[in-house]
Amino acid sequence: MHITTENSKFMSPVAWLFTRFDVESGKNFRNLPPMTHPIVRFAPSPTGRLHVGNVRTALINWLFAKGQGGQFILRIDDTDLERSTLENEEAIRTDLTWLGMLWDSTFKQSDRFREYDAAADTLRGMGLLYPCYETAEELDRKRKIALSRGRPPVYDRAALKLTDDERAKLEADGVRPHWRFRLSGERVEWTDLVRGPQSIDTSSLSDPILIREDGSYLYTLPSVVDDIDAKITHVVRGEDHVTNSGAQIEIFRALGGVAPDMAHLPLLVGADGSALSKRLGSLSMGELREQGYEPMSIVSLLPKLGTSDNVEPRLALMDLAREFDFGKIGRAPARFDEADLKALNGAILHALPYDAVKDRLAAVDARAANEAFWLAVRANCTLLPDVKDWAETVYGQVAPMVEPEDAGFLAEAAALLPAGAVTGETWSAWTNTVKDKTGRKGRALFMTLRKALTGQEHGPDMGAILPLIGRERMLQRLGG
RNA sequence: GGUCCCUUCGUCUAUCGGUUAGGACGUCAGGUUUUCAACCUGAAAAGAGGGGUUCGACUCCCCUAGGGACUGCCA
Repeated sequence: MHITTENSKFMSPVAWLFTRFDVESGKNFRNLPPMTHPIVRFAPSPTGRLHVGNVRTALINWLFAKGQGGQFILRIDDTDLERSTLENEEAIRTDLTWLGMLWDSTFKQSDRFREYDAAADTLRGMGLLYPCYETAEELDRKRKIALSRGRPPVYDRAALKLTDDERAKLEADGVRPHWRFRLSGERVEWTDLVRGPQSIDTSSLSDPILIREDGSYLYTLPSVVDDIDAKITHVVRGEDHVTNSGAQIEIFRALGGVAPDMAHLPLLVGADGSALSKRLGSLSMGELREQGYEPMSIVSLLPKLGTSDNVEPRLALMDLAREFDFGKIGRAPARFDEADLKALNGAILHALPYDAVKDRLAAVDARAANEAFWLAVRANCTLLPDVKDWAETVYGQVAPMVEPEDAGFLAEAAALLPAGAVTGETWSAWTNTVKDKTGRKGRALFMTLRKALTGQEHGPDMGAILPLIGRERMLQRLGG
């Protein structure tokens, strides 16, 4: 009993150090004076459209950099020439622009192969990049065998044991090598801006392949070379990259650079808690735009997921930038639910002034492009294209909802419609008169009229839309 | 198989051993609109399970369960 007591007292401070350090550092970061001009990069590969997961990462990069007066660089990771397309690249730029994330500079990795070649030569010169001749199938088989024996599937470095003669023979036989970076086998440590102290044991990792058999680069080396050349100060990416960071930090050091600060964000999961697939199956910006979502609702939601900030409508990216802090990001997977996005979109729409939507309104439906109409119906819209339905309700043909027993009442109401122009006052003046003359009141009065006049049980304030509907259409609808 | 991370209202989270466990979204109710929606107010709603340590544990330790990531000639 004494021993356990002693033990726990001894363990406690150590445990505290490890489990609390991230929290502590989060607080420290919060209290640190603004760092001077961070330079960050968002590096999508143009093998598909941007989706919510990507965009969240982009946003967090952007908000962090801009909140500190820094720079946001857009880097197109198109080293995989097979799967990269110009069309996707264009779509990425369109999406970012649509969301308001303008970049300070941009470049493509496919324009920088000379730099990567130079870096590869440097590493070869240091003996840190070595040729391997196994086929992909061979490696796959080795991995499976290791796994089935309960061994970690780590590359055995067989190629390192090859003699010069053996290599020469393989080359003579026309076997082209792929090239691996030789890991140190030591632990790589860094303090992650969201995860706290990190330690990766590189001896438990396979030496990463940097150059494919066909001579093309995998993303690992180009990414490091670019980060050094672009003077990136902070690498902010998904936590699916933490082990990569172990290897990449060693490459940074080998190339004479200092590794940037790292921040690895918890990944997004779907509403049901399942993983949002990396490239497929998750919502693309293209889809969201087509559905009519406001960029500001996407931008207001995504960077707040998994943080301690409440999700609220924001009108400008810079407002979000001022609120951003790595210390607010939790470490559990963040949940993305389209229903939340929809609700937020509605809230943003409800407060949007006419000038902000004028042009888009006209694009959706020419009849919707007038201020009185927008102010009357916006509270009933979740997505902007909803105005199309309301325009139809107000200006188009509607099928009045009339119960047979109400026909007489509606005819009477029609006869009582005040003379002159239909104004904002008409609805209350008219319904008062109808109430006095017919004795109907409450729901029986108002809902009956609403259903006849709009063909629906729900809708915008009647007083506001009546002038838009106008006398002629009103009489027509009341007459059945 | 191994390594790493996570688990508080339905959801996102606050809580640095002592709190009526707080907020926001959603839900529900009331108010307002002499109707619905919008809007306003209010309410319900939580520490995965089991062991420790401690006068006291959501908080520290261990185990179990569950979830996520990585372990690619993808990024």
